[in-house]
Amino acid sequence: MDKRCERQKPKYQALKEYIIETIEQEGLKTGDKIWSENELAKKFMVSRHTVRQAIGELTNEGWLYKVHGKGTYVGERIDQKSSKIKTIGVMTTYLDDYIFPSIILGMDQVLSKAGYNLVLGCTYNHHDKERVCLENFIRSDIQGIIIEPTKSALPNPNLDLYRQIIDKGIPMFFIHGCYQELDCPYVVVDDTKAGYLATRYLIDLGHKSIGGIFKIDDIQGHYRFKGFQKALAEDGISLKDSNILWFDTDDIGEEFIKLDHKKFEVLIKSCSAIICYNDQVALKIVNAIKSMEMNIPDDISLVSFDDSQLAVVSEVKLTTVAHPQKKLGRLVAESLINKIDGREVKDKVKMEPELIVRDSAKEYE
Amino acid sequence: MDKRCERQKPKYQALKEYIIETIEQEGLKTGDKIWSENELAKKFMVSRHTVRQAIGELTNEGWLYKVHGKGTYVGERIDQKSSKIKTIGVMTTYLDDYIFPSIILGMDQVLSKAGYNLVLGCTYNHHDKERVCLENFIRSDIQGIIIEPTKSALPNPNLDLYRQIIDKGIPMFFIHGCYQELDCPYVVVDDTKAGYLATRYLIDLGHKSIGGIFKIDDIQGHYRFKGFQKALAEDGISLKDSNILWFDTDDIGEEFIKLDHKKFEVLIKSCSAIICYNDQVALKIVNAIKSMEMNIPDDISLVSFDDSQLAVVSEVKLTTVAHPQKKLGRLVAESLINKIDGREVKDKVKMEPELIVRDSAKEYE
DNA sequence: AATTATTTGTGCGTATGTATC
DNA sequence: AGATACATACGCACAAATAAT
Repeated sequence: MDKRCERQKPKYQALKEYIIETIEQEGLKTGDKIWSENELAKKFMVSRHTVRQAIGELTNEGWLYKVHGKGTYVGERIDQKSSKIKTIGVMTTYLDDYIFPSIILGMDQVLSKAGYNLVLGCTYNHHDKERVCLENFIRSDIQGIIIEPTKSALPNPNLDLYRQIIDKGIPMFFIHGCYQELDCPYVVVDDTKAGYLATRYLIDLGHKSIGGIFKIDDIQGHYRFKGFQKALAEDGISLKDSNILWFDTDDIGEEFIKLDHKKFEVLIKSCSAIICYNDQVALKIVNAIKSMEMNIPDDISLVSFDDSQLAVVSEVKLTTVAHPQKKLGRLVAESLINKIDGREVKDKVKMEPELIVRDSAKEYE
Repeated sequence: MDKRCERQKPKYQALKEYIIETIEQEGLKTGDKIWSENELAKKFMVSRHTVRQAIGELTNEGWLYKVHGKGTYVGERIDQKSSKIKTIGVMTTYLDDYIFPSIILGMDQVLSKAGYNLVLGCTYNHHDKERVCLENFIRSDIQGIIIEPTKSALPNPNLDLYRQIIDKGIPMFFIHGCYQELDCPYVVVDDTKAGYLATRYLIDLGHKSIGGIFKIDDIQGHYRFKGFQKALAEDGISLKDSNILWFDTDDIGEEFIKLDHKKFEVLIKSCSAIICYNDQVALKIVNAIKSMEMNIPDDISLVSFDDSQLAVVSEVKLTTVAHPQKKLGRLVAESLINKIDGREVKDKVKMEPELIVRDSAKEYE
């Protein structure tokens, strides 16, 4: 009975293809009626059952829809793949503080122009929160990821998830720093150079006794410290342990940083200038020094990092090493998009920091 | 032939339900074999055709898969809905500026705890960007939306998209204000009261000639102005047109606000106190007045709105009417989640503003 | 290596039910 | 009320894949 001598396609399959072709060639639109089952059966000399099988599958695939008693119609042929929104996941340590809004803004400018959505995740610099974010990203259907690492100077307990992302082939860029155990593309500021610039500036102003306050659990803190050391070493200035204060994430309160008061007082008394991990820290130091009835920059000079909004709004305008912020956000977003589209990109980018001279540091008399 | 006397379910439908029940009750797992078509047909006294229809649909729905020549098996029953990441879309006018990071932070705290992703969109207070964001949200698979309206005091050209969202049944909350043409749930600050509080405070300090700088294309500007008027009227203080300056989005530059210089000078000279639309404006006014070699609050008192970070960091600590920021973000996120989960929620919430007294306003002598 | 039984896949014919116009 | 269209249901025949004999 079956005349498919030479491994012909099944009849219903051929019919499906014919119907799809017709829809596309005739340019039939959503809601247009197609032939009835009986018409098709007669036309193709097949049974109505066969027609129903073809139409049934097309209905399931979204090409057609049927209305009982009326007929069969062309369905919404939304090209699901191409119309699907592309999404980039962005995970940072903080959201509201500081320079992050600007960085995210820069990313948004690029991503939204390129038709991407931006999914935000925030870790508050805690590993458990980081884990939740990563799990979300993995479960979501996203095209690329931008990560600002959490406690980047410490061993990371979420490397399994990062590896999973890499294995899945999802492009991922880091900013500010990268976990040493991973070999991922990144866009960072040259923090060692930034530390060097800040310190060199103070040395050139004549300061000989320079203290520093650095963050111990972020890799940026380590690099800035490294640049600080380098500049001192160049001029043969010895580095006293008591001139360095380290703090970590948990020391940051709403209004202050928990620093060992005695150590801080020693620092203040023995140094004519202090390098502060960032503008936020610098401002807290400004307040602390002010409450000790001393004055900046007359009694103590400060240089900080980031050039955030805080730096210019404050009472004492801060001399600070600028973070590119928006520019960095844009750059990393562009790099990621290029990577997604298969274009060649620089995998490791270091951006140049720049010293912005304002009022918080002056010559040592 | 058909014995469905009392509108029974179709046989294939009953069979489908039976198969699903069996899978669930027997705890059959992926890969377990079920009965053959013929077995089922005999068992239920139906034709094989009917069995095939039932199994065919279940296959399409992912319950089963078939292997030619071997049999029919239980498929991967990934509970697609529950395993899928839930997402909330958030659209604001700005990202980096000002109080928005705090608001978004508040939302993130609630949403991430409830297992939601947060998709960000930013309009830069322009309608065309707003349109793109809304289109993205509509095309994405989103469970709920939070909107800060763009140019909320002007007629909105994107109402068609908003209506589309409402028709789709996607829960949507507004913050700060809502388009008058839409009847949507919202969480706002009582801006009229905020305007009133600020003005009353100045009046109580003895000021009689009070000016105001307001934003004309955001509804918040209108409401704050309204409260301003109300307080003046209560004390029978007449309102001179020349004491009011209006600006709009396009007047905001990186470092300044374009204000008519002559009008501004008139304002400064004829008023002993000024109500500023927000802290950002206030700081620009502070700088302008400083450059005119005048002093705040000695020569002119300022009261502004929002109590942003700027208010406390600046040289002159601003007296300002506080915006709840994080709290508002949390509240609207909680409301939205409750709505999504079908719980009852307050549809229109007005939060109470609170005057924070600092140093930018003093008694009129 | 060939056969056979089982199972799903393709295809036809027929009849009746039910929604729409 | 009748024509048309899709929906449900039964029956049969043969093809093709699989597994066991």
